[in-house]
Amino acid sequence: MPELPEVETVRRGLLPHVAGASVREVVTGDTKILQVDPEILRHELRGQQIQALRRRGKYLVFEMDRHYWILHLGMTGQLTLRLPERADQPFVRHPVTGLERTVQHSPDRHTHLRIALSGGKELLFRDTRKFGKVFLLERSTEVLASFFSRLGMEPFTPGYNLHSFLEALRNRNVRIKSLLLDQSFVAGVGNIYADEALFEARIHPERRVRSLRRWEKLALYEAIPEVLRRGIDSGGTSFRDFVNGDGEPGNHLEELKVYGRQGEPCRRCGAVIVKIVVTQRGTHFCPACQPRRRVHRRTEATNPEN
DNA sequence: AACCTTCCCTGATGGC
DNA sequence: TGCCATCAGGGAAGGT
Repeated sequence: MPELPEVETVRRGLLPHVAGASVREVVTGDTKILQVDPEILRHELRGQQIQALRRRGKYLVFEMDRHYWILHLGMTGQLTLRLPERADQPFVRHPVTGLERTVQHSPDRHTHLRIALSGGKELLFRDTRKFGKVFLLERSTEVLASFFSRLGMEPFTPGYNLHSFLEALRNRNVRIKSLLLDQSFVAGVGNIYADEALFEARIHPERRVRSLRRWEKLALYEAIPEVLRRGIDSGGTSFRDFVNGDGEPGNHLEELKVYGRQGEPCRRCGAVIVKIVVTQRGTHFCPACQPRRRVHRRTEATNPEN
């Protein structure tokens, strides 16, 4: 479940290796993930130079000479760099977490795209569940803008500001967890960081947008970039499949406050973290820190946190 | 507008 | 040991 921090981790890891490199050859495997004709992808990409590698929400955007080559990692997508001087290693399964650590693996039946670059390096796109997507767009500002037209605010950019945030909440009344998963609201937030942000802002995931107090909206506005930032700082969350461009897992799993911690004590108050289903998604929260209803005024008055 | 279901896909898991 | 059912989940699509 690569979300913004995981995709950003991949981007940062790959950037120094791929910037300026040219595509020597493109080999396609299972073409289900391709949103472009395989023949066109193979033919067009060859010879083009990678001028920049950017990110928008959960999308990776390779800026080529004549095209934007765009990837979405879906649920289990792994984009890794294979270096000629580094020997391939077998998959290693962590005995406790079950995490498949790949380091540098040789292409297998789940490797659906291989991009050989100048200098002998190779980009491998591996995706067991094939929810990933590969696009090829004409390099044009208008085409790119159109492609991302349904994406919402981008955290860490001027587009993410309090005014836009409050504006996007106006006239909505969905459960707040649903809205956080909606990429047209804030781009890049997925199931893990949605739960983490709501915990940070102390908001119950099933609260309706209209019921949120102004201070709660402010708290959420600040919590979103905060939890994303922490995720990036620790190299992403490896819950199952995530690995960075070097094939290594992230270190953020153990820092999560609620996601995947059902049955365990809240790190803030000690109450038991619970897991429910909201909008068909597993949702984790602390029932004490994130009460469904606002605590009684009298209780609030005696609570130093308020 | 909000919400639900279905689909895509594979590996892990649990029941028998 | 094996076989089947179930589940997870990002995102789009279609129905209520």
